[in-house]
Amino acid sequence: MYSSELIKGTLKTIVLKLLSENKEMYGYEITQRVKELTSNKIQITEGALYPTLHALESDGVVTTQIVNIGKRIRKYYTLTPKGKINAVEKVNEFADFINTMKFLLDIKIQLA
Amino acid sequence: MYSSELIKGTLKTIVLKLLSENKEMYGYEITQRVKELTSNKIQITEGALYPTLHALESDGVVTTQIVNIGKRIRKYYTLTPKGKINAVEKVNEFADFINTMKFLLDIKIQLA
DNA sequence: CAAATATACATAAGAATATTATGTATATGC
DNA sequence: GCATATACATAATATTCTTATGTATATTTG
Repeated sequence: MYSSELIKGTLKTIVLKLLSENKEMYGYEITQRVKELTSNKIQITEGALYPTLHALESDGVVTTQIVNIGKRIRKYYTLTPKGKINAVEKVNEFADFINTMKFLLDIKIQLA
Repeated sequence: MYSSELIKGTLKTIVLKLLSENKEMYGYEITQRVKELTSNKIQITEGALYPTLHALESDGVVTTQIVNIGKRIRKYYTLTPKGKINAVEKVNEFADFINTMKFLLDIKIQLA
């Protein structure tokens, strides 16, 4: 687990990237996928995720579809065309940021 | 210039790294050095930097020394032993974080 | 089969960190 | 002389996250 301040500002980028690869995902699924993919190093809390998803929706970046699973509900999120563009931009910006920070912090590139 | 959310949480790491390389720096100098080193991509605002420096001081991570330059003052910051350890830890943590994010966002390593 | 854990949504209070604005003052370049 | 640069600082506001709380169903395990 990283110190919480590190992860700040990366949540939207992570969510958009996952949605750009999966077409539709629901909130809880996103938290679990990130946990899995990062070997528990990044754990998205629900208190952070749900408000972010709601903001993405009101910004027209994602649309939602509610599905009944037995007696429970799931809210699936899908990128809009605007969201797809946004996802690429965010990831590119982050990649650029990483390079800038690597240079600034004199971090060696890790091969293999 | 990156979107402001991206830079959040990296300020302390940047300051500690610069101080670990320069022995002593003053606030304004830090803002200019970062601007220079990142070709204007990261611009630390004074409203963010000064409170952070004060926090580092009250945490025992840095000590200060006020120097008169003509009629103006400069406040030089120096890492304490604790601060030196902290700087290494912060940079290492960020390096690890970068690798995790590269994997998560499927960002290719940029050689050269 | 009861209890604990996992799934699944949501919001609210509070903390942390940054932005923007403002304030003060000296120094330098045109 | 005026604009810009140097150099500190704080306050109001905004943003984003943590932690806590709430509701409810489903599954696993002792």
